[in-house]
Amino acid sequence: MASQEKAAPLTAAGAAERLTSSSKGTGRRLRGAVAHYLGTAIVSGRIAPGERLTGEVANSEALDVSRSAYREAVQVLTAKGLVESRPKAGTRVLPRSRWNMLDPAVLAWAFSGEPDLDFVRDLFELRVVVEPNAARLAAARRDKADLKAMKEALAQMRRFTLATEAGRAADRDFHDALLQATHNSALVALSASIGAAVNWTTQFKQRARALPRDPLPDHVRVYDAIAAGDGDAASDAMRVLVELALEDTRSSM
Amino acid sequence: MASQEKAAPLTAAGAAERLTSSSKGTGRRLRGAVAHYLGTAIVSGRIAPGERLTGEVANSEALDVSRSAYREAVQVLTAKGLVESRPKAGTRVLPRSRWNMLDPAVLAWAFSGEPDLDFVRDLFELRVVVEPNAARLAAARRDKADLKAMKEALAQMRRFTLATEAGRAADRDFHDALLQATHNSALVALSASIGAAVNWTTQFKQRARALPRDPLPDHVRVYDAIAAGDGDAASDAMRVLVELALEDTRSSM
DNA sequence: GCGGCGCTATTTAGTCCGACATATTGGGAG
DNA sequence: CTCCCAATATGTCGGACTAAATAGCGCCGC
Repeated sequence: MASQEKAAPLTAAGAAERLTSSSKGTGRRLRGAVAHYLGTAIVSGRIAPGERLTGEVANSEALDVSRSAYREAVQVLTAKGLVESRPKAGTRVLPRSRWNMLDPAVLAWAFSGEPDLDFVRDLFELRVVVEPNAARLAAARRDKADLKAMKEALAQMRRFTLATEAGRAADRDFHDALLQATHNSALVALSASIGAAVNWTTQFKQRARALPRDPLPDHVRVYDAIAAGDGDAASDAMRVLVELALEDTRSSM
Repeated sequence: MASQEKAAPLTAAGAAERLTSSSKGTGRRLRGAVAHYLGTAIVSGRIAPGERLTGEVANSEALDVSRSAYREAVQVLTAKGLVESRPKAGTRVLPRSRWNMLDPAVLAWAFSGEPDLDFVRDLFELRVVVEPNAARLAAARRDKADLKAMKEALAQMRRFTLATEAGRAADRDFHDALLQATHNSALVALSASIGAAVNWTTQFKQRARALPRDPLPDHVRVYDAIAAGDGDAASDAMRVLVELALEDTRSSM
């Protein structure tokens, strides 16, 4: 990435433009843009852990936003464990171990630039751990509504492929519905993170080249096992699915 | 200042006192207290999902804090997925499925009142899914530093029992060191959540009655297996540990 | 007269500004 | 070496103004 330009304390010049350009779309607020800017700067490593970022007054002026908006953005980062600020000491970046990596926003920031291969591997490892067991639970607890949601997601995946955004959304919906079917709130919470991971990695697979393998049969196998209430089969099918997905992703990066 | 008392919504009366009492200790900032107050109110269900909470001006006056501080607190809640706010529409509580339940702060709020039995069960289910596999990974990847950290944590657990805060901290340190030993950043991120769960549930076990069973041997078994590099044994030992812990917790609630 | 449609009016969050309070740190006085 | 003071950066405050989204009103068409 462009690690060259570091001129002013955090790119005073192009800062405003960068913010506006990434926040223009109806929806994102100003502080959201600032949070995104700072968040990506930290997650990408442009501001290293332990480092102190510029004072509020100076930095908010540099970004051309009010101190209030800037502070609210920093609060968001604080809430996600990226930074910690104390009077006089300033605001400093916390060690990576304190970051809430599972937070959807943090994941989005992590994937907004060049994705860290090791981190992708870690995410898939988490999926390998969680999703097969989730499938097992889902096979035992799913109700009609759960099955319906999963079935519809599969239909959408079939209609649009993973090449389209709608298809990827359906993929996410499938995994989300599966996690929902466990009726476990902790796993459902993980769903947001895993869904994000699925989405970003799939996108990279697509970006790299046409998908060599059709992922649909794998999904169908998982669905059938869950519908049949066969926990072991569901777990196995899901493990195969995730491992194949990892393989595809790895070969395309 | 507050020379007049306002009959505001959201418990205007005891609000200020509650804030001060819970924020007095040197460290917690004012907005942190507000966030804690609102967070517990939401997580505990006092403000139901879909409900609109009082406007910023009114509510900040009721809590006797500036609008800035109040807003920064709301930003924290927004960052954790508890609420969403739009102009004119107001700030409304999001459905539970959108909450970042794994966020340490949210977990703390969830356990600050009466713990939801179902949620505790869900957390243990997550532990059963994650920790045995983590132990397996740790057995394969741990280095000397990891083993040292785990060993020290065990020593601390032996010195102080789980009846003391120091002992519980050691327990958390052990699980944390184990997750660290996987060298998987996603699992490390889960460590904070799992650690919180371990902590709170242990505390409840203690509160209920003297612990009938000594948890140390279980931990030692896990450590030995990891030190030996035996993944299967580590996984099995950890599963036993978590399941026994669940049993203890359940019987004491 | 009735129904739908667009415009304005209002409400509420979002942003901005400038001042003061508080806490921490680092250096200087005793 | 200790203690206190002052410099500094975050924290809190209050009020003003902007922007966005809803709801209600009035206009237009049927």
